[in-house]
Amino acid sequence: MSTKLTSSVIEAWAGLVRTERAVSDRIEERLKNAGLPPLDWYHVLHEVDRSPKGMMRQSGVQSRTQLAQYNLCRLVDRLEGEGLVERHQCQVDGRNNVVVITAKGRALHRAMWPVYAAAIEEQFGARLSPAEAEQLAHLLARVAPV
Amino acid sequence: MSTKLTSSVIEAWAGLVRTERAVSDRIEERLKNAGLPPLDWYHVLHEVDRSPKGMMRQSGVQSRTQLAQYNLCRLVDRLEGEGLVERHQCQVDGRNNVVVITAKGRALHRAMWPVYAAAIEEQFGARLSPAEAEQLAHLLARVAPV
DNA sequence: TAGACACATATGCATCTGCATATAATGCAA
DNA sequence: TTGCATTATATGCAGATGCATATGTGTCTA
Repeated sequence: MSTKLTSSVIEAWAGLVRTERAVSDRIEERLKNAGLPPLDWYHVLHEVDRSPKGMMRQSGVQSRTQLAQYNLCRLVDRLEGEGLVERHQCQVDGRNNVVVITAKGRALHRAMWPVYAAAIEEQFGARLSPAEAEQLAHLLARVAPV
Repeated sequence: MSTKLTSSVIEAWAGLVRTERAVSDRIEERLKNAGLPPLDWYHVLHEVDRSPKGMMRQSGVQSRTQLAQYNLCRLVDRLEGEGLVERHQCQVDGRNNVVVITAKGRALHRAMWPVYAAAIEEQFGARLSPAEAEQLAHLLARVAPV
């Protein structure tokens, strides 16, 4: 079982989980209070909106958002139901869906960002100096599994 | 709306979310492959087991684990159903439940740790030098909302 | 001591998630 | 071309979660 697991690693991991949950919860709360949908909706809209022509293969959205396949599938169902995106079958490879953002989707994306941004700053950024933020970003970029 | 939100803060936040999700997912996978229950079960057992006499008020478990009240309530239902903990009404204040770990609960707690520990090391610790782990633990301790 | 409030826990219901598997299009080998 | 593995997406069902609110207990105050 030879664990080389040190206490700093355990503390770092525990801190990571705790911070992510606490900050995420508060961000979700802000969104809800502003009458906006959950963060996952934002992340999907964000990926599609920022990609060329506002369209992206569904599998691409999946790998960018790290959502489970069946989970993203049903989230796109909901977004489609709200008229925020459209699903088109890919001409080149009939297996793929292309998710296309609508004007309404772009509008929601734009409306969510200020609330999201303010919540990140308030719950997270404000607790870090610029140097610390950079250090943290750098460390996490190194540790993130590809 | 004056956001002072810098791009390092955004990167740090995105990295935090990505890392937490990816590593958690892989840890859950290891537990499942080992025929063990999800991480939340571990965290509850851990808090109760390590507290004096292996008992803790349910509200205490809640604040330690950061689980939602109704969520913890039903998780304790499940743990109780599996004979891993017992619920007793508190003698002093009838509103409180006291969650008491059973021998079976302790055994499961002990059985889960090696798998959990190995997964943390493999998915997380191994990607960090000792100095980086310490730095990360320190940064996250500062940023974690109380 | 009655009434109002606060606190800890529980629960009905709708929604969401995870799992296994289905459907459907593609590619590749014989 | 047929047959089989591969890739992308969807879905039935069981279980978990979020929300609002219920239940039961304690505390404080007039």
